[in-house]
Amino acid sequence: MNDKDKPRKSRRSSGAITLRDVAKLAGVAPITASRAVNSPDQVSPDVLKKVQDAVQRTGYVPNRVAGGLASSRSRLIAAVVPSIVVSVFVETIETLNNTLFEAGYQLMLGQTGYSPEREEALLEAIIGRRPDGIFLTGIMQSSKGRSRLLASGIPVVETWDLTPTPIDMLIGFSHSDIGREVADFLIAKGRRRFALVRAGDERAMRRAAAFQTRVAQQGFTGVFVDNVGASRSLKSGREALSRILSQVPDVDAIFCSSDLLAMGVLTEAMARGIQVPKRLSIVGFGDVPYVADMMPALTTVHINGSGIGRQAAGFLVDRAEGRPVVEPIVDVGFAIIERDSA
Amino acid sequence: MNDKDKPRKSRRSSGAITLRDVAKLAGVAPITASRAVNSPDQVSPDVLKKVQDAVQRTGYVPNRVAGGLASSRSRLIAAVVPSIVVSVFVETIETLNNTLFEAGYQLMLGQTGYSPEREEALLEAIIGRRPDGIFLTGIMQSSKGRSRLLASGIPVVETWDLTPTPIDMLIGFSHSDIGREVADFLIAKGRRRFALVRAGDERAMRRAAAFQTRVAQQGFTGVFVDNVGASRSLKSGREALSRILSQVPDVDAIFCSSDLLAMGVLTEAMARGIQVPKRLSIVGFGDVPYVADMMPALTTVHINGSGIGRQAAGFLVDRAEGRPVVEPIVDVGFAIIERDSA
DNA sequence: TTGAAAGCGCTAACAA
DNA sequence: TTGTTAGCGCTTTCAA
Repeated sequence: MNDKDKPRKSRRSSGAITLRDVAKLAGVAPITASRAVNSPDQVSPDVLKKVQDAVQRTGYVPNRVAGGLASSRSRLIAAVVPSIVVSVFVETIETLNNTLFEAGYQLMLGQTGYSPEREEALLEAIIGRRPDGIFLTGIMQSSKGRSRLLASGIPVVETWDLTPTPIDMLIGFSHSDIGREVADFLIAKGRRRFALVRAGDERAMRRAAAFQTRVAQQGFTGVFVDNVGASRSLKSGREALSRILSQVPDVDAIFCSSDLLAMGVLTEAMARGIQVPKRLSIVGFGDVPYVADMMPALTTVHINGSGIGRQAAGFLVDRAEGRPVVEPIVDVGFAIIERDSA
Repeated sequence: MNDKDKPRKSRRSSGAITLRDVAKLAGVAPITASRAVNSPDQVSPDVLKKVQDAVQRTGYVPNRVAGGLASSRSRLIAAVVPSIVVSVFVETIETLNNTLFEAGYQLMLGQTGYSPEREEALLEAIIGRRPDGIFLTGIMQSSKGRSRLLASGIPVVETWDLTPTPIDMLIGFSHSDIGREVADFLIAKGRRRFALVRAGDERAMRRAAAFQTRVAQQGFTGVFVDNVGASRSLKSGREALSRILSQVPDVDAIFCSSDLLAMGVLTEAMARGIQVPKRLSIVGFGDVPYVADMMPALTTVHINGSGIGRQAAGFLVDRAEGRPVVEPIVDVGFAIIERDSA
């Protein structure tokens, strides 16, 4: 036994069991142990058994970061979300995460808090990790961000929106169409005096703008817009209705930029004895699970968040494993779900 | 210029800009470039500028996985959560993630879906990534899991519960105390006929058991328990109340294992014209943001989820950076928030 | 089927 | 302050 076979631990070693240790114990070369662990059918049954025994005995857990560096495949996917407390994104992330996990990938989660500066820092941190794919909530607006992403060569899927110029793949729906169709829906219900309660993000503004345009096109009075900014709580919804009522006492339809805001408006309406939907129609956005079973049940815009997550995971994994994605741009649409509140 | 200075790209290279490229452009050694990037004050202003220019010109983004391998510090923290659609955990994860990000760490998210098999697979995947720390929701029950974690040497913080034998660090509260105190609270309100609506997870069962014990101790009739299993929706809450009413028509107090279930019970009560809290008291668990502003506002058990996330992030970062955590076991307690529903 | 050699891109350790 | 050397733990490449 010569010197280099001695179990001399360099001062730098992390001390954990490595493939080397396993290989030595099994009496094979490291690369053979690697094959036994990663592609068992490339190895003789005899070797396989010896290696598996060694793994068992040592409690060896492969170091995926070393593997990732060597193979330039991290099996890591990054997701960028504005916030997970904004419940409309939660189902998407949950399904994305679960689908990825089943395919052997881990999810790295980053939140921008709707802040461009944070988004930029996040992007840098993400690219530095060399994930095999990046999931983006929304379209990357900043051109700096777009070019970084492009330069990184990492597969990207933008979601929750549509654009003629995606960075790479795209799974979304049209926010303008939603605004327009909700306006039509409410007009068809005989409503005449409209208001919007919306958060300050770009997509909510786009839905709102399309709604206003449509209402104007159809010849109705201007739409009162209440902007709650960053406070997307039920409470802001309640306060918003108070403000609206003081400005537009005869309001008879309100479209909110989220279900939670809609719940707030609904709650305040009930507190004031305003009958919903008789005197006031309320429409939400997102179709978060519980709004279907509330009383009254909320009329809202349904987005298949879970479907977006699943599909995005599929796209990203396909690309990570070298399979082309044949239709990388998909419009998943939306549906106005008519319940009791409108 | 000799051979090894030529920009010969090996067949294996990922093709991206590396520190080598930057160093060459700046006319310094790679390690000097590394220092300029990572600890700018260890380097002369002149070198710093040259390197920064080179970084700018090339669009270099450091490869953190290579860095992590070399330094055995991944700057990655893993979090294990039952599910993020279970809203009570969302705030914790959000705060954990944000706090970590500010300290320069990324979060890897894993969901067990309350399944032990998945938890085991997840643990393996996580340890393989060699994160600098692991955040666990709840106590690691499986002894196999515990020993794996212990063997990995990775700092661990268990949360949302208390145990005399934590793996490492612990930030939690007593579920038995909650069950007991809610029982006392309801008894003090003059309630006499109790029911529980609970999900099938271990912590909910512990709260329920303590509640039952206390009620029995105080000499009241047995508590009717409705187990909704894995369906934690508002709808299950509604259905639970229907079942309870058919078994215990004179029920006057219900403690639910989550706010969402409580909202369901509340909704069903309103649908049936049962006056809350006059005829029926309802108590939730979690104090999810919006329940304070509902009508009636929900009486519930407040947990400082955000605080747990922040504190856990602090512990994990301290340990990752070699700072000892002086009081690594903390009971954050809870508070019964009395609102309108009880 | 198995193995030796040579990296992946970075940083620790030591030296100048 | 800067550089040289030698890895981190794995996998690709090429050869046997």
